[in-house]
Amino acid sequence: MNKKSSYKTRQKELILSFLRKNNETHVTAAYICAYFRTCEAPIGVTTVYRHLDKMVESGLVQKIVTDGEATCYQYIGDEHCMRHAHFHLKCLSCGKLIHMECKLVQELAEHIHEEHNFDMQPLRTTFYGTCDACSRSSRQKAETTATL
Amino acid sequence: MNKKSSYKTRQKELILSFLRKNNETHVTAAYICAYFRTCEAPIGVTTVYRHLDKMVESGLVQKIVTDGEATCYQYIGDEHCMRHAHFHLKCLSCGKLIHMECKLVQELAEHIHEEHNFDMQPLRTTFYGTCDACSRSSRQKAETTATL
DNA sequence: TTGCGTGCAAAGGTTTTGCATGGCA
DNA sequence: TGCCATGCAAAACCTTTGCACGCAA
Repeated sequence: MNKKSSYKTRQKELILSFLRKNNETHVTAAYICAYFRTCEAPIGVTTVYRHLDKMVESGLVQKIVTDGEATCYQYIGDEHCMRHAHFHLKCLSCGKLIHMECKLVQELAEHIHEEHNFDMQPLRTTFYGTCDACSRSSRQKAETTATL
Repeated sequence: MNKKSSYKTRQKELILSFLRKNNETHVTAAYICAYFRTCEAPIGVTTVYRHLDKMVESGLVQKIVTDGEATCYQYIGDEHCMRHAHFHLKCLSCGKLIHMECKLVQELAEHIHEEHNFDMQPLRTTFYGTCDACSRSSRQKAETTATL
């Protein structure tokens, strides 16, 4: 199927099992690297990046590019994860990354596909905005300022 | 209003007018810098970044973080732009950035705000997926492979 | 044995920081 | 005059590339 017959190597197995185990979170390449440096046999950053790229391309892993920090990766490979598909909300104020389940997102994707001829992949998309906590605090600050 | 009384400087004016003039496109910091190096008095990269940051924070400019290339910026300041508010679709295959106008996006934002307590800002969000051309060509490729 | 996989070192590119100088109000 | 703005140089990061060696099949 693939043009390159991929070998089964220790590094590949380790990275994949690590991502699977942490499919609730998103991790950076550096984080994966650091983990194996501490706990088990080390894996080079280069190798980590190379495997992540392949996994993203094969649809096993989601690449999350956000503002202000290193690219994150998250396992979305098997059906269990897909059923509980969640989307990412990133707060521009505090930087927090929030997970959200929402039917409407899928609906939007279908609409865009039909009306705008673009096959949007919600899992690969990060929605930017302001989280509840930050909205409140900035509203409070505004009120305080106005009162002065 | 602001804690820092910002001065009116040549660089600031130039950057802002450049962004306004190019509000149909998204540009990188390096691009802005290069433009003024060629055409007019040069502006340091540092300065460009600093002003862009401020403009983003004040809501005048949109920051577009995409996968694989430098961060882009786009003027969204005045009402004209807001009325023609468009969203960004980024093709993961060919890298093309597409502009789209869509009511549904605003509706989604409102839904997320009400149901998920998150103030999503569609203008700051880039939707990832596959463009029409790439979808076609990959479908074709798949068929060819299947026939072999 | 063949050729992909690995990882070090180095390069490449973007963005930020420190610091001395310049310029607005 | 007081501060903010500027921009050079350098640092800080993240990610990719070149290349020699290792290892799976």
